[in-house]
Amino acid sequence: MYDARKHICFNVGRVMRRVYDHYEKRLSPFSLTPPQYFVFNALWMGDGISIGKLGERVSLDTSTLTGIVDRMERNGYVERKPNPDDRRSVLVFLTATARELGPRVLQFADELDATLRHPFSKGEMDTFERVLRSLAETPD
Amino acid sequence: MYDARKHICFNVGRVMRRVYDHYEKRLSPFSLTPPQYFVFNALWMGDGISIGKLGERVSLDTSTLTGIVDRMERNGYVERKPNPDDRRSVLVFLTATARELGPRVLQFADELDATLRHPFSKGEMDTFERVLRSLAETPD
DNA sequence: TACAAAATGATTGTGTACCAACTATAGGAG
DNA sequence: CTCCTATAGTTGGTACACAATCATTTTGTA
Repeated sequence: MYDARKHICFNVGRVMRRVYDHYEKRLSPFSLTPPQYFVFNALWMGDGISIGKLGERVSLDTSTLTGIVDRMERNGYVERKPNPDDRRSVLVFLTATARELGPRVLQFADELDATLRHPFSKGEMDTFERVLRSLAETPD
Repeated sequence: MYDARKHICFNVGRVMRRVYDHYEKRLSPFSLTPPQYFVFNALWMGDGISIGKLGERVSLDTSTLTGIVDRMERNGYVERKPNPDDRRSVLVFLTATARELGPRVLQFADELDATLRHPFSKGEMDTFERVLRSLAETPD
């Protein structure tokens, strides 16, 4: 009776930590954590965007991104530049180093994802992702 | 090309945050966060256990639990007592307050879980949970 | 029994995450 | 043009989460 370990909440949390850990260990040679890799990828799709816009792309709060962008800036992957059209805002760019490293990192991460998917059939994955997408819209 | 938003890792993270937030808002009248509720439930199944044992039950590191147990102790839900058989270890107990509150909290949380499951069919949930369980065993 | 090896829990450091509050700037109403 | 509100980003506070490290105790073994 009353077993929280059966809850979706508990299991999604547990899996998130395990999968993040899996990525973290394998991305560490690139000095990227999972959230930092998400930001890297988002900027690869188009950089020179504001922190707010970046937050929309990676589903994170701007206050969380301040720290992540700080650390990525310290590691030489991104740069903040003032927005000439709006002095409140900063634009985030990938550095030359990041551009050079990009294809290798992004390819490697795609392979990590493929490895995670490998044990499952297409049908299983479709269902899994449909439920996941739907849960992502859980109301406040 | 290279869209991390399609990765399992990204989506599990996003959903975990959304679902935790959902629980957090609704458990706040009880002054319990989601991880604290997991600990509460684990102790309800049998208290007077060590931090390490508690960690096994909720799949969390002892260093994480130190903080969680600290906060729950501050809120009067748990108590640390020395283990008479092993002076290295402390045993964690639910307080009388927690015992009195227990059924209401645990019943309420079970309803939160039922609400999350409600939109999906039994087949979808079975597949979803099978994949989740399997991902929880992702190797280091 | 003496002592090394293993187990346990606490501590420290790094990195998310979010909310609320704050600062600075921008944009709109009158 | 000026006040009023909205927006962008940072800061401070709280709470995870785990690795690495340390101190202490217990246990295994010679």
